[in-house]
Amino acid sequence: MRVRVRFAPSPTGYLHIGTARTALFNWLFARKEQGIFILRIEDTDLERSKREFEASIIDDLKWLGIDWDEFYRQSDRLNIYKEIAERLLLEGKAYECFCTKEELEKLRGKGYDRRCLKLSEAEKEILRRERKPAIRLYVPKEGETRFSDYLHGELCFQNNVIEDFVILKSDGTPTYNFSVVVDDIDMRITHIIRGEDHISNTPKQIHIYKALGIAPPIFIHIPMILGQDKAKLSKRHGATSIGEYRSMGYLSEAMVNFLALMGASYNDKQILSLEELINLFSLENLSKNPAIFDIKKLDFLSQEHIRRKSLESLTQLAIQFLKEKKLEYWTIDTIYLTRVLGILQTRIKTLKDIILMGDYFFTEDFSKDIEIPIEEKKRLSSILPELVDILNKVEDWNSTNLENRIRIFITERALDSRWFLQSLRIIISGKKVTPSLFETLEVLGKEKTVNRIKKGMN
RNA sequence: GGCCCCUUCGUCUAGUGGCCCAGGACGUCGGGUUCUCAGCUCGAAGACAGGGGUUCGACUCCCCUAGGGGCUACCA
Repeated sequence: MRVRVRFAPSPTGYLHIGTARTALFNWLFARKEQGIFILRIEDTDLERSKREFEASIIDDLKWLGIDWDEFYRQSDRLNIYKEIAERLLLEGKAYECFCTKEELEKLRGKGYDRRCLKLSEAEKEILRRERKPAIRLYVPKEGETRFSDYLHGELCFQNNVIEDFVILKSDGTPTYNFSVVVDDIDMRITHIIRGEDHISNTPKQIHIYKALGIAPPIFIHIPMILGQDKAKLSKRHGATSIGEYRSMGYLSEAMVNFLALMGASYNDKQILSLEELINLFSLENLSKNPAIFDIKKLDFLSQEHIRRKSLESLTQLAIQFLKEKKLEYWTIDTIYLTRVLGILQTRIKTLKDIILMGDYFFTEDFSKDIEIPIEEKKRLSSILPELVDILNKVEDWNSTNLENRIRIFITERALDSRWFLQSLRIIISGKKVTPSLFETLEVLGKEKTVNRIKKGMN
């Protein structure tokens, strides 16, 4: 049987790290098994669902490189759920509930007491006139519900802890547990890979499968992603959406690699492309321990993936990123940008680092993280004019020539080379850290170099 | 509270009864290369939650305790 999996986000927010990882695992499994990957938007919560979020989730999935073979939106399928719920009602497997919010509130935590099950047909008829009923599934109080999970083995729940839960709300829309099962059956899903927080929903869903007379698929509940404090990763831990990391300049390759590494292993390999991940992915390599989000690892992976990019494609990524950051004037001279990236490539962790570490290539108004002390400035003022003359005479402006000339200059004047080179670095960049000074000067060009040194003399 | 899941270095993980006085990667710390950094390179510290069993032998199997997490809605 052909593998059919689905990723079913609800469009009530941006694509979350944990959700994205669930999508990725489903996708990797589908691609590895040459199966079908379905994207299903679970927008039955009319209050909280927004088209804007749906668009953003789709955008982020595309950015990650995740594509889908079939697409569904639950709001397009409302009549199906309604029809099936009504069938269950007719078959006596479900019943109408007329309870108000207030009545239910009093029952909180105790489980529904089936008061509406005892209603006579006449009573129901009267109630129907004043309000729409919800539909509850009849769940036996005796016995237990078992199902097996690929990662966790046999799981068993006592039926008396499962109340007669609502499957169709009074407004005619399905609840999550119901629409999921109806769709998973309808879409012939073979494997459900989802977060561990759904384990306790599963017995409820099993009861729906039973009521519908269908055998459930294989469940694979993957562990959650936690914050540093080991609580479920949430807003208070900082950035939690894929979009935020994208905007911080992380490469999608790095993000995918990072997500894949959390909760799974691939022959001890760390740096992996999408293709390699597909090849190495296996349900057997999934872990059942929750993973703590560690941005240090993401940084490392991002740096590695940047290093592996060709200069051309890195430039393209940078152009796109800089434009998004409203710095399009940095991208006008593509050749120059490429040369800058050539010396920055091994030093940046994210695309944003280009801005942080390379602003002096593009603007005279660059950030200064260090100033030269007054005392040293005086000393430099007496040395620099001569250097300017020398630099002005350099015909072939490349790092080798520059290094030769400047080193000769240092020797002749008996300068402390560390001190002098570092001073030059600060004068031309405002930074205490840059690529090799001579390469930096080469890329920066004669004009800017000389001007900045002149400026630095004052 | 009830039900359920999880427990190997700080972090992600390898390990499915002897190959493990526990391997890899990130991070950390030291050394080397060097104009600073990145890189490269050499090296170091660092874990089987605790307690009982089972077994000739437990990181691996069972039980208990502790800790962490999740669910407990006419949200998904």
